Amino acid sequence: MLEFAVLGLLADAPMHGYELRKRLGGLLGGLRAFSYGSLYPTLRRMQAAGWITETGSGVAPPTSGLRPKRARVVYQLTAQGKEHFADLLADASPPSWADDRFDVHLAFFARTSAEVRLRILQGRRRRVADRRDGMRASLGRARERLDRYTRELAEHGLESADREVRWLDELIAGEQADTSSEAARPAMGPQPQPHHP
Amino acid sequence: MLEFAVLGLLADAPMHGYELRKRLGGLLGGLRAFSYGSLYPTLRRMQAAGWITETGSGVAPPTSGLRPKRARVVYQLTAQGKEHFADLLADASPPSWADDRFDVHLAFFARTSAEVRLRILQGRRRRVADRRDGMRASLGRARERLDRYTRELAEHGLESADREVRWLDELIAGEQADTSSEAARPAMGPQPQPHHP
DNA sequence: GTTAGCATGTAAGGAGTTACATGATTTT
DNA sequence: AAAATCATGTAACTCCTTACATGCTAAC
Repeated sequence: MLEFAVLGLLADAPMHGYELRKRLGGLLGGLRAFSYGSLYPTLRRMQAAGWITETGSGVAPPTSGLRPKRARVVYQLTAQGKEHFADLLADASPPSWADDRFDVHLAFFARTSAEVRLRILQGRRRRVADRRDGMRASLGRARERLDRYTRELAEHGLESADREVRWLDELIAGEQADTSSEAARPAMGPQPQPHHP
Repeated sequence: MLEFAVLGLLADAPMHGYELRKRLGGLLGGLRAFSYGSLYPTLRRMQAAGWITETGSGVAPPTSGLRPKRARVVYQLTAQGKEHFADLLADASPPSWADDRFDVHLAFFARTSAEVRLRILQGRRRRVADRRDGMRASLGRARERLDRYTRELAEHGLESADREVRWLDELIAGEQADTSSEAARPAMGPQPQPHHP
């Protein structure tokens, strides 16, 4: 998780730890901020694994000509690191459909092949739809026995799952529209998602 | 988390581990299923802490008069356990607003005091609204620079947060309606939530 | 010159998972 | 008698957090 995200950020540009943490927390749009207590050890492990190296070429410690005892450490991807990142990007196996993993995958979708994108979206859709169906079923069975709060919780959960499925359907439709125009399939618009009802 | 949920389930009725796991996963309406690898050690810890005891009074191992070597172990709350559960129910401090904790709290809201319910809902609302505002701000700043997928992720996250806030507002309004009718406040309907804009 | 923010790190521990191992009971 | 499901448990591990400790740089 953290590793994957770090690889993706360093694939854009070399960076030091503090900067990585800020980007993880803030902009990426939904990814949470990891603590330094997990970030720095992770950077160590990744360096030991040969995926990243320290580099002197980063931005120098601002102003002051003096070399500080403890300068910031800028990391960049190695060739192996790039390869490993590419492998992770190409992975469309069930673990990529898990909540956290999926978000990271999506954040790096621009660098993911169209084929893998589609498979991840479909896998994710299946998973969320299954959960939704399970929720719907158990709500249907138990609705009367549930107190107001438990029912509210269950209904809100169900609705969220439902919304996510519809959102995924839109993304999938978008992918298929792109693919069919790229692959020049004669005259087929975006096909409707085969709902397994 | 697990401890809290187990206490709540055992407060209803004595149960053995397998049963606990089923209830956690299925019905409760949004709570996830924990693995046995965490459930059984947790039961041990709780027993050592004096919150639960094994009991012979549970349902006997079905059919067969013979005492099996390895019978199922039915647990029930001790007096200390009940007290501890009550303490947890009454806790409305920030940690209760975290995603997982909040769900468990809500599932046991029927046994929570009206005052604590309101404080937890308001705390949760503040937390989610803050996250939403942060998302909205960084989306506003960066929307143009974001690729399609990152933007979709961010927008879906924002919308989910927004929906949760509105849901919480409804729950809060419901609480206040109850309170004001119970406390017989002269003629005030459910007051609108003081949006901190 | 002190506070705030930038920057890096370690140690201990929390809260769970997976994989494995075993055995009892019920159903087919 | 085989397969499914009920039932309990352990060992090793993953992944992250909190709390602490340190020091540099910029701003007030």
